[in-house]
Amino acid sequence: MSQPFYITTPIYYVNAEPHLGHAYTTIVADVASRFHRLAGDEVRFQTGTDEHGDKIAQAAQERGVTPQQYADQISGKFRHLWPELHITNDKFIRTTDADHKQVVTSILQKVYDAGDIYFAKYGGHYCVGCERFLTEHEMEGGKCPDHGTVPVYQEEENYFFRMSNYTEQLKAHIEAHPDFIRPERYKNEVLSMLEQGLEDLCISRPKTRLTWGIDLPFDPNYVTYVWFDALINYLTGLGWPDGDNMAKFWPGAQHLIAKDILKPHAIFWPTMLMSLARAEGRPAQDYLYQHLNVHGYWNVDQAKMSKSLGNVVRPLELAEIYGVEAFRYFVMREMSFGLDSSFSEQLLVERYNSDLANDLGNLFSRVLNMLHKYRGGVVPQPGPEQPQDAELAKLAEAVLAEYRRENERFSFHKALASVWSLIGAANKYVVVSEPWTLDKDPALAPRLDRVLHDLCQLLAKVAVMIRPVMPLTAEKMAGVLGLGSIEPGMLALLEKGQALLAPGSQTHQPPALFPRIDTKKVQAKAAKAEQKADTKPAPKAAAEPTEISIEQFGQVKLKVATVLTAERIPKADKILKLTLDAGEDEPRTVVAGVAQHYAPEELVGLQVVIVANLKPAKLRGITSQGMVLAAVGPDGLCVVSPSKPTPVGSQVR
RNA sequence: GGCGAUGUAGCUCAGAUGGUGAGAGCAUGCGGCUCAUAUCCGCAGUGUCCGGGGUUCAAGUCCCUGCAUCGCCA
Repeated sequence: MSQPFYITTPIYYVNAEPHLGHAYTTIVADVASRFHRLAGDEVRFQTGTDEHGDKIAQAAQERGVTPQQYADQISGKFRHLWPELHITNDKFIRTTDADHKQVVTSILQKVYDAGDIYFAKYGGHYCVGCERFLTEHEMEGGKCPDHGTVPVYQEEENYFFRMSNYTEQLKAHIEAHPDFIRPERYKNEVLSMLEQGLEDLCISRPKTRLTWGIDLPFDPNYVTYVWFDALINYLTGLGWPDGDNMAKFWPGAQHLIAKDILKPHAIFWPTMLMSLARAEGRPAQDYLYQHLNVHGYWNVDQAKMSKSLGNVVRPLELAEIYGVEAFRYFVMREMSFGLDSSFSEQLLVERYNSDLANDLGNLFSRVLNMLHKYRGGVVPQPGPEQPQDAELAKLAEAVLAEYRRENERFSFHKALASVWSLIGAANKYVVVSEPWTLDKDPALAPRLDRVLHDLCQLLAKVAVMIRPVMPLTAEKMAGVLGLGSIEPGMLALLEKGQALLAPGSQTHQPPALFPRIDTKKVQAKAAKAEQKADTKPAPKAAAEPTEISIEQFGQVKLKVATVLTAERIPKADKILKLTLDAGEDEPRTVVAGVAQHYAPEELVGLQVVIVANLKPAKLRGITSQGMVLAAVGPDGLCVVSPSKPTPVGSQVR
């Protein structure tokens, strides 16, 4: 019996709604959980929400609700999303749960009693916007680089955790357990942080500044710093200190995180655990988790996300459009665990069509259709084995081994690639065996039996192996094959070489598992939607993010032009009528609002930058073909001009 | 500024300890089959293995240097 498997996701901070990143982490944890159940291991899978801290209190205040009400609301969104993505967590924990508060309090007291927490005064530059102290290095010209404000020098007394004391011990542990943090790149990153030495960790916030948190047991004037509070959830969820789950699951604990929270999980948390172990007089090994698994980011390609529907599609909406199964498959197959990946609808559809529809779906369909056509849907008694049968069986065995190995080390993409190599081999086996030819000669019936039998067994194996990623599809396949349900531990049966299907058993007509997506239709729809979008400019442009893409910028055609003439316009005291040479056949007429800052004669001969593709507009009866760029300073306008003489018509970019 | 990672076919990436003509999947082109969701199978490619230097009988693989991208730290 192998060790029980305990996997956690981070508890998600309830200052934002669930997005792709949250969904990915949780799907990975779910796949790992399902894999271990399939392998026959006992599994506990925990996720939840982190609900304390400044930002939550503030967001609640803005909405006129209490922090608890606000946290309840957002936490609920996470809780309800997971079943929709076929997530099978055993526990959903919240840092506002009563038992969690108690555990945090109790651990703080232990660590405090053991002397690892001390009280100290320190001063620093506090930025109100950032809600934190800035280091000297962070400030630029004495100002906060993010807010441009001068931080206030404040002195504050706080409690500190003696994290620095554990630097060497942690370093030694990581060196002795190279897969403590994986993939390796993150282990190296952590080691380099340790190399530079750790400081002690401030673990409190005075209530004068923040009240939304767990009180320090040894000083009611302070609440606990969110990380110290949050990390402990991994223990709370098991019923620390002496719940049954604690003894059973903690020894096999693995955490799963995105790379942005590496430091708290790879440094704060292990040192906290070492301190706790010391406080209880136990070896650190008793408390340190087994593995920290770190994954990368999804780069969402907004340009490619807007193709099908003409508006920006949120990644999670694609799960609704193309199905949760395909969505899960895509994220697990596409991302090399640990690295960043790009996410787009196009990539999703490509994976869907080639891997799911063409390879897997079609294999399933063709095999079962032949079985029904030639053998009434009954799994035949196999005839004698031939070399190509043995070869396929051997490959299946190798794939099974690789599948387990890669899943155990969180290389899910490789595990899936391996399964698909088997699917590819099966498709080839069909072509080489030519069942349709075998069927024509009654003397070849035993051969046909063999081929169909082996293909059915192979499909059963594939169904088992894809179950962690696509549970519904796997069950659908199993049902059609007459396998019934895929039970925990079934992977172990396969590894023992046990056949899953009994000759003589009846199968059912196959449905199309993954109907092919017609990309031409999608594109046509996209083109249409884009046209529509063009004629109807987005009304909420002002509310859009302040960043634009290079493509968006490229739509603005800027050119160098020389002012040929400039004249005042009667009854208009702000604008001048200019004619410009922009390197075109005809001079352009442009109206510029610079009359209060430039005399007409100052402008003649000057080189300026114009927006060349601006929609013409009538001002005071004059059609202006573009606009002249000018800097708007506190003391008036200043026309933008190239710093050296430049040929007219030159592009500005 | 310091440290580190990455840079291989149009795209996404594999390529222990240096050694037969540099690979896979997708996309592209051509051919074959017809059981199947116009699917499957085969063939064909193209690559200054980021640039420059060096070590070696031999380097994508080691060393130095430059560039680019990214990350961590300050």
